[in-house]
Amino acid sequence: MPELPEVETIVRALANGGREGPAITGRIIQTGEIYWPRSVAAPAPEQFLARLPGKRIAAVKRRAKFIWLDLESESLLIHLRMSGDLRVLPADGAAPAVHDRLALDFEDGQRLVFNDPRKFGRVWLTEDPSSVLGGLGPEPFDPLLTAQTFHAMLSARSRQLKPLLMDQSFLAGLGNIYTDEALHLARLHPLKNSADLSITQAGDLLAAIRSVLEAGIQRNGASIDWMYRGGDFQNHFRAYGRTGLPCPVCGTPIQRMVVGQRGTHYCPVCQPFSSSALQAYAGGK
DNA sequence: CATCAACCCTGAGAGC
DNA sequence: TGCTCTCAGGGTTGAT
Repeated sequence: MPELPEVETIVRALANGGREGPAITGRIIQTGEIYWPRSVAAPAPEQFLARLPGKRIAAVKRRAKFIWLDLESESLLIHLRMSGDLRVLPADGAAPAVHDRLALDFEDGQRLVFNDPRKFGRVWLTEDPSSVLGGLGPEPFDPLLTAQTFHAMLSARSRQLKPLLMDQSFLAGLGNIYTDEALHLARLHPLKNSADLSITQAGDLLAAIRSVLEAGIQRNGASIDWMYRGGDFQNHFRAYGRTGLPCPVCGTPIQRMVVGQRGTHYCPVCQPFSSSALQAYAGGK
């Protein structure tokens, strides 16, 4: 499931080319094909297809978990959600593969294919990217984010850390996996109230977020369920998906609980939480 | 504002 | 072997 590191890995491959395929920067779109109309969020499929021909891909960028194709006069924004992937293939005239939802054919005979088994992914074509991206919080690597400003952000809310960190309007780019990893590295319990963090803890959390994201990017992301560019970060998880396995720090079995409708993995020793508060949480559900 | 549940989907894994 | 059932999960929407 692509989060910031997986999306960054795909964006770099599309921008620069690599083992997985050639770069698409500079290519000119000849036509588009839609195989699953609901994958196109906006505009309506007919307008979407009508506006593509002749557009040049000036740049491939990332904002949060969005892939951003800069078409000069407008932008093509792609969110992979759970199972989406993008591939550059030769346009050999073959029928679309299973789960192909959208394709762009370039003038030079290459094509960009959007494949998405679970159909959660969405694509927007818009002259105003902020209409889609405007509600996003800051990038985790934004240099304006400091321990002080992050602490102020956390203090301004009063929410459980885990769902708050996954809230894209609060901070943009973390998903379930990297949130669990960051909280474990920062030694903070997923249920801890955001307003209760000290400046030191906020700084530690910000550093942990950046650390796990950097590690993920360095390893080309994690490959869970689907293979993403050979990423192998899944072999280096500290907590995520390790229920019952020893905590890499203290050896205590990792526990799993549901927080904000998401499976959440943590070490009960390294990430302490008052037992009374935990019981209140369990009783209140 | 915070929390919660339902929804959109399919493939994988468990149980029988 | 093959069927049915459950679950996972990002983000949106609506209710409390």
